[in-house]
Amino acid sequence: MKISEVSEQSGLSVDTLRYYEKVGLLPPITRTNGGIREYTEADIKRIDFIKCMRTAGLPVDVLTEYFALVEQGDETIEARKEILQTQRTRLVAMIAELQDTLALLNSKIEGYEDALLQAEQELTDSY
Amino acid sequence: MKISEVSEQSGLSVDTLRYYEKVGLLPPITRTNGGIREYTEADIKRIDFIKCMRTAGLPVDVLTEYFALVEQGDETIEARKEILQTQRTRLVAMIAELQDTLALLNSKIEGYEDALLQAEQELTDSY
DNA sequence: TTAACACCTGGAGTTAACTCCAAGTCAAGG
DNA sequence: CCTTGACTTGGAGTTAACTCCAGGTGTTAA
Repeated sequence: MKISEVSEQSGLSVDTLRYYEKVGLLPPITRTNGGIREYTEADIKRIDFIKCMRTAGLPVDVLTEYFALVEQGDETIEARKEILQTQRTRLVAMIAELQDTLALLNSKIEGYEDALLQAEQELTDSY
Repeated sequence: MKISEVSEQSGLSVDTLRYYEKVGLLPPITRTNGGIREYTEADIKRIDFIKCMRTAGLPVDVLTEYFALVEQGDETIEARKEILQTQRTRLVAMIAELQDTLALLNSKIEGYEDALLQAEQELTDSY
């Protein structure tokens, strides 16, 4: 798969894909004779995982560290697990916070609905 | 309340508080004769609201626009409601995404737990 | 009244994560 | 073969949201 196709499919820009490779978030992608990147299925899967974690606010350098550990093989399983657990804790806290914010937003919106309703009422009353 | 106390209480740095004022996220804070900021209860409440929305990823300029509308009085209620509704939609989508990511993270962690268990098993087997 | 410390300003610097650019190479159709 | 369009690189530029700094002023306790 060529870079433009991967970009299309993943929603990440070609610049971002090359940037991810530069900072070690993606492995060195294999090339055709002419030097053009050819993404494998495994690369695509990794990109999906990265995308998911990035939208959850997991920083690029944490992910880079994680993949570096993956490269190092089975001895790093414990360390990798810890990284993921730390991020899980962060995520759980974040979801809770977002839900609080959502509740606040809902009550604000409701407040505005009441205000609008009342304004309308007053308009009607003036007849 | 002085800026350092507000900082302490809100968890925002004094620099951030001054920055928020500069970009119009906070109104011009009233000053003592000497020119030192004296935050009112209303300011504190607004800071709490801002903090909540910022941690939910609501951009500073959207919030600035929102408060500018608040200044303009009742005619802008409809517009303000729309801003909040847009953000609510964004938030709901975000929470859903985070929950998906959390599920993925959980299954990855479980995978590592199995791997560790198996490694231990093999260690025991070797006796 | 002076030391020490918190506060002020305007403006420069930082960080993360891209995003863009110039100048060049590769691939495919006519 | 030549053009057109996608690909390459290294490196510079951008954006949001702070964060820091220098040089100065206000405040308070000994």
